[in-house]
Amino acid sequence: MIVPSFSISSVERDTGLTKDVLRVWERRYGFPFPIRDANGERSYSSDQVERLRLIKRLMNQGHRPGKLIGLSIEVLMSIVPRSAITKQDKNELESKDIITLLDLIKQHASAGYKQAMQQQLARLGLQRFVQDIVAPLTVLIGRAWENGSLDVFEEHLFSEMTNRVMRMAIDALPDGNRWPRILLTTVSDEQHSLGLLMAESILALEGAECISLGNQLPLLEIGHAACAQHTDIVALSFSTAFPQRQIPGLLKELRNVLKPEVSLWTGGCGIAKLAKIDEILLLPSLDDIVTALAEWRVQHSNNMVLKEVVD
Amino acid sequence: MIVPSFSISSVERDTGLTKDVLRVWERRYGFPFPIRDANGERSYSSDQVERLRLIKRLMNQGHRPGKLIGLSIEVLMSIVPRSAITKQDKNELESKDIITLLDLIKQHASAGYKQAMQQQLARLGLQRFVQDIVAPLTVLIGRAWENGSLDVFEEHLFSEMTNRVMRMAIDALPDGNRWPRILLTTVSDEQHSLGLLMAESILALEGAECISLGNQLPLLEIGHAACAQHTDIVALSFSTAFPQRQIPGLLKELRNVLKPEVSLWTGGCGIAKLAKIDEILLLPSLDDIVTALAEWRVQHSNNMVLKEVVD
DNA sequence: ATCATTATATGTCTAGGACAATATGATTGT
DNA sequence: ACAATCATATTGTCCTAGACATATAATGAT
Repeated sequence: MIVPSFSISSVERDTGLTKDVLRVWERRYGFPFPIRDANGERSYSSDQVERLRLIKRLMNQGHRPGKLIGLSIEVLMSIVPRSAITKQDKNELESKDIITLLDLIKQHASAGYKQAMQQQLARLGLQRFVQDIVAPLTVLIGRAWENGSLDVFEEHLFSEMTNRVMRMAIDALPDGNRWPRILLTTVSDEQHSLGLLMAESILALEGAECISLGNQLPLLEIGHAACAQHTDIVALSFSTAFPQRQIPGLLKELRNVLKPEVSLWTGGCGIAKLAKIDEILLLPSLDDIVTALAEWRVQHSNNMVLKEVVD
Repeated sequence: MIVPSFSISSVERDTGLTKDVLRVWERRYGFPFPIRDANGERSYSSDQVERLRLIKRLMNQGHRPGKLIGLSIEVLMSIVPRSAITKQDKNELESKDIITLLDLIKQHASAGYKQAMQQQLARLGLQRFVQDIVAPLTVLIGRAWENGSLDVFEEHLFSEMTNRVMRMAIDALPDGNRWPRILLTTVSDEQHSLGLLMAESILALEGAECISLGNQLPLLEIGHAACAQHTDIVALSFSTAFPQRQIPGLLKELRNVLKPEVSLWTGGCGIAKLAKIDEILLLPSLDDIVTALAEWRVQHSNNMVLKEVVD
């Protein structure tokens, strides 16, 4: 039996902790303390990687590494409030449907989940489906992931299935004379695309023209795209999983890259605690999108008239 | 007017060149040579970032950095064979439809593109659509991107739109008694998901049960997922953009993580030049998938009978 | 109790060295 | 002239170890 061991880059890939962090932790805290291979390079055991992943998860919940490192896996596991979802969240939810859907995911019943979702969509219509089902469910899934009561792959499964249902619904919307042109994307390192799809649903329902460029578009490319596509608004989404501290700098950089007349909107759970930034609109909830769009239209109604005349 | 400047991490994000590479190039070749900010930290100009992106692109075409660095932007641009697509590739293509589609992308006519794709899908059926349209078009787009005749965001746009068309088609397939269970995903750092969707189309058409976990699943999670979902086969896709050298190590690592009875299949243009690896099936073309599946079924027909009896 | 200030914790940057893997070029044999 | 082998150059990634800015916690003052 071969004992699997991992190079520092593998660990970086699998844990999301940079090489710099892994080395400095080793220097400071003595953990992780990998053995060295024939070339003097670090070689991490599966156990260490597993422990690092646990630590990373707890850090996302607000714990600090200094307190976590040095604790055994058992102790770390006990910190995680595994049942925290059912306790507080169940009360907040008016509808049991969401719990049912979550359970389907946990049972890996992908076909059943898809069917249930499509049923909900048909029953509620896209707007209500997004606001009452997808959004709270996504939050719930996110929390479950933080808790460790949901595996990463289960979260991926959820994401993939939900993606399909929503995309189909968006595609079914009638096209027509849409305005304004909104470019939707996420920055590099932001994996989660559901927030973007939710935003797209809402915006498309409100009659905006959505140009979805998918995930992880490099900053400068966002600028290029906005220019080439003559977009009125660039909309970004940040999930809770995205490192908060990087966001302000990122947004300012992007603001500099974009033409001044292009509005920059950001949404997603990741920006909830963010301070205001000049010339950037923060839309923490889906409802804000609707009002923001209405306001934008009022402010730009002149141009619109002009545009229509030209047409 | 604020002159935008970029930190070393921004440049890493935007160019895909690691911090280590950026620093060692500066030491060795004297480029990029960023100015230093008040803290002595590197601060790159837009020009340098642009030049780095060009260099990166040329490197993907096989050029070596030592020869490229030191050349001015103008010289670099002249190296790029901008019209290479239309020259050689047009002849290879029996159908003009693909060129038409490519042109639609280049004109950013997303609505028209989507419509044209759906039309092709309806005309050819999913199998032929994937093999005759999507696959060659993807290759073409990839080459155009390497050439620089296509912006990154245009490639994203293509990817996003094509994604939607294919997903819809896959969802429309009837479910039923499917076998074997195949888990589809890509590893971290692999951005491209179209290859996976093409594979899923083919496999689903052949009656396999596809569990798509989307993009960028960490290695260990692939193992967890395979176990939890009782998958028979794990299928990965590598695009040409994925760093070739990392693939063998990655696959061996994954092979170690997976149970021996689970088959590991890999496909995509990224593995075309790869040497054989023990216990890992390489499927360079979409046709190989069909034969591989047939073979697998023959080899595992006993288990299947057993399974059906249990049911 | 609330706010301002200091101290600790933590991530990210820095420099420059080393080495393994890959690619190129030279030499030799057929 | 062409193919194969070996030497050399190129290039990415790892290494150590130090510094500092920023974020968080702890202290003290109002």
